[in-house]
Amino acid sequence: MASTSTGSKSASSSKNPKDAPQRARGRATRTRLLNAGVSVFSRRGFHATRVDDIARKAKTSHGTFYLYFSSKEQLFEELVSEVAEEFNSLTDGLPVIRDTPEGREALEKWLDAFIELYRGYGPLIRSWTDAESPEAADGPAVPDLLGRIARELATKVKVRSSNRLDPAIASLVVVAMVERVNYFLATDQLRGDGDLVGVLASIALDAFFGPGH
Amino acid sequence: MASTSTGSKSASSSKNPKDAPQRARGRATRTRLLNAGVSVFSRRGFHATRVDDIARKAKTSHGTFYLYFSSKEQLFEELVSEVAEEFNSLTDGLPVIRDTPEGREALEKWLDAFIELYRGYGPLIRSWTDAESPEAADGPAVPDLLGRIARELATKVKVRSSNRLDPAIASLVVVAMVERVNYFLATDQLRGDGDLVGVLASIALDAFFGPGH
Amino acid sequence: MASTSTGSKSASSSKNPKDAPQRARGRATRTRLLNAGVSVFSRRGFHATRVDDIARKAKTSHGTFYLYFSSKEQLFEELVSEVAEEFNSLTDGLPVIRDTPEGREALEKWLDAFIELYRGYGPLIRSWTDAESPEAADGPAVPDLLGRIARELATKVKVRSSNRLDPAIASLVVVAMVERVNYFLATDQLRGDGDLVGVLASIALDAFFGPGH
Amino acid sequence: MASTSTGSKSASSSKNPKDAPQRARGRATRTRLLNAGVSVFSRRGFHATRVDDIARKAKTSHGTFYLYFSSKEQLFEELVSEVAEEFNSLTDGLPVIRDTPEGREALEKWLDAFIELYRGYGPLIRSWTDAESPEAADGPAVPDLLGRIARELATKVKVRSSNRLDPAIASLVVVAMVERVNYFLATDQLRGDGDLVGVLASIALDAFFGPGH
DNA sequence: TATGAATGAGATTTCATTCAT
DNA sequence: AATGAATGAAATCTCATTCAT
Repeated sequence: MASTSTGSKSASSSKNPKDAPQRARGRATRTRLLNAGVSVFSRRGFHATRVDDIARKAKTSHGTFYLYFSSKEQLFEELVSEVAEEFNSLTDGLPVIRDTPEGREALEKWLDAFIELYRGYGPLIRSWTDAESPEAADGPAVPDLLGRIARELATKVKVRSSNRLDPAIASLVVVAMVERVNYFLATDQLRGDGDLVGVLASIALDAFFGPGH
Repeated sequence: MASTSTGSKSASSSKNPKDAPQRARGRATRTRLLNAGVSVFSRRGFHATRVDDIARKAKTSHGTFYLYFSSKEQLFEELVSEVAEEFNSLTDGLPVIRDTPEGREALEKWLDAFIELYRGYGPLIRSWTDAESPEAADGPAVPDLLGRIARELATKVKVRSSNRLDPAIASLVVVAMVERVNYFLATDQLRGDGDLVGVLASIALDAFFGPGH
Repeated sequence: MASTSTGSKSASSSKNPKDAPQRARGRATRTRLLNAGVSVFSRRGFHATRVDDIARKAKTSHGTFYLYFSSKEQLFEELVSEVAEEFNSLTDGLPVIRDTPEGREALEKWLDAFIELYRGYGPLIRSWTDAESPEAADGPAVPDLLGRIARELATKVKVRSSNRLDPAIASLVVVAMVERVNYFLATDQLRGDGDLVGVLASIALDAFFGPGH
Repeated sequence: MASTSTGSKSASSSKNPKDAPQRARGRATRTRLLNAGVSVFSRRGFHATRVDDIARKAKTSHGTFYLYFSSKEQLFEELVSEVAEEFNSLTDGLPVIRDTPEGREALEKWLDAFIELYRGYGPLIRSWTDAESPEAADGPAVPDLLGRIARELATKVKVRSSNRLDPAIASLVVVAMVERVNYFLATDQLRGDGDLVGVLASIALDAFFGPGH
């Protein structure tokens, strides 16, 4: 684990945001555009999405799009930071987790909420991968959401003595697991029934606290 | 887990491949283009990569590219199936894995090789995400590499009784783990030192065979 | 010298003017827009100026602009004819100029006033150049201000015998001189100190009446 | 006179130039585009000119335009510096001018050549005015051609003692005169017959060396 | 076999103008 | 009278693909 900063690319967004709309109608339109963005980016990925797609989905014109966002990038970044906010607040609320029944319960609860949240935003988050091409200076700036969560999780887990493996690694592993499993769920390669959360929690606890939790 | 087929999209490739070059010079050029493709796709992602980038990297010209490939998609698909081939042959060679010292050793060996292979091709594989936009009929057809591997892995692991969790799920989890950990390695969020393979193997064994391996 | 008409393009204005505002508030807004127009057109030129710039500068809104002017062109034309009016009335007041001390004095006075007037409106007048693209049927109709002035000046200057050069040519030359010198003043390529007016008058008199005035 | 630099805006062009074409066909196309540029910019002005106009005039496609120029600005700047080059070399070749028959002759020759050159490029140069809007950071960088020429001219003219007016001012005046007279010629407000050059030279000599040359 | 040149469909973005409140 | 919102025509520019030598 190296960097501590939240985003993989620094702050400065490629385009400045526009003034917020002043009337209710404008605010509604802006919101429609944001929702359309979630839907279209999720379905087609960042690059394949055209401004026109978003505008059409929001039942407005592309001219209007530019009234509220200065570019596709800017809308995307706004979505991204909104989503990141939700995830971060979820994880920030996590209590300290110890190798106890309460710890197990807290972790399960968190996993449950995390999976649920991820179920909604997964496709959008996957489109980040598409958006971030390290070498293109123009693409939107996307934070490394999962890395951030893993690091936060690691601070919350209290391993007893020099018990098992580094919580930082274990956290990454757990987060990776959850993310992928969700992807497999989303692509119907995995059925969501059974006590999936329980299973994941069990593996996670094993990872954190060793076999036999 | 649903489909058993290898690719997430069916057969029909967007463009037909060209005839193989007749002379040595042609074959060399074609190879240079493939290598350039790996390098550029890995760095910039599928969409952000221009045919021109590949041609330039291969120290040849724009027009020459189309002498050997009928489209950007076609070259990409060729790379993809090459890589998939390597991964598949790795996993196909895996013996049956039981909860024994030999099983553990075999799994560790496989993990080791898998991680090594993934280290080289990870960025290219990540660019698949970018390439596959479910709704765009045009993008290249990319197989679900990890799903395929997980399914193969699941057939090889023999859980004793109704001991622990579904090997299918456990396999997915293990594969997810490895993939993400590699990404974190590639982005310097995780240091590759220590007995990382051992740690992963330990978690994997726990997942397959329960605590206390 | 050819045409005697005032404008280089004929009458038909691209858009009809709007009715004059009824109330004081409306008149004030209209004036603010006109003043804003001078300022912005001067600074950015006709084409680079957006209706929005003018509206913002006038501390009013986009829509309000169209309450008072039917187009960017119309406001511009109104400014143009206002300025032309001022210049014309200046020159129309010029008495007959002969090769006498009174003539010299009258010419100097006129030059003085002309330069002063030009100093204020120079940038706006320069933006006419930008506005008139001979082939674009849409641009605003701008009169040939300097040609008009030169022709007027020529009628006022009475050369004794077939003394020197055609007053029409000399007038053009004098007007050209003043215009450019003002531009150089505005762009700080020339310092306005010293008896600049005297110098110009001297050259002008030489041009009109020959060496030795 | 203030600045000594050649251009009114500093060096850095908005877009980088493209590589020169390598084959004869490419060079021919590039030249056709440049010529088309002169023609269209002259006729319509910088802002009113569309890339498509230039491409069409050059009997090629706008795609090809971007093969040789990265923007309208870049082509314009290339034209501008070409023209500036021609003017500068004309003026740089001017010998020292004294109040002698030889001086008069040299000045007349220069005026003659200057007028001739200006006759061809006048409309293009006038479109510079259009191009340069001081506040728009994007427009092309255009050098202050006339100011440069005036300054060069001033260095060549040797006024005897503290004879008459500052050669710097006189030069500006002379250059202004020539430029405007040419404009009037171009717009048919002035007929080019008669000894126009002689007249201008006479005025110029008066301006430099006083009445009675 | 190689490659520079040419093309045009398509995407982004601006901005004058109209609309609705 | 004022103004925020909406619109779409038009311009710029990119890039996959074809052509000609």
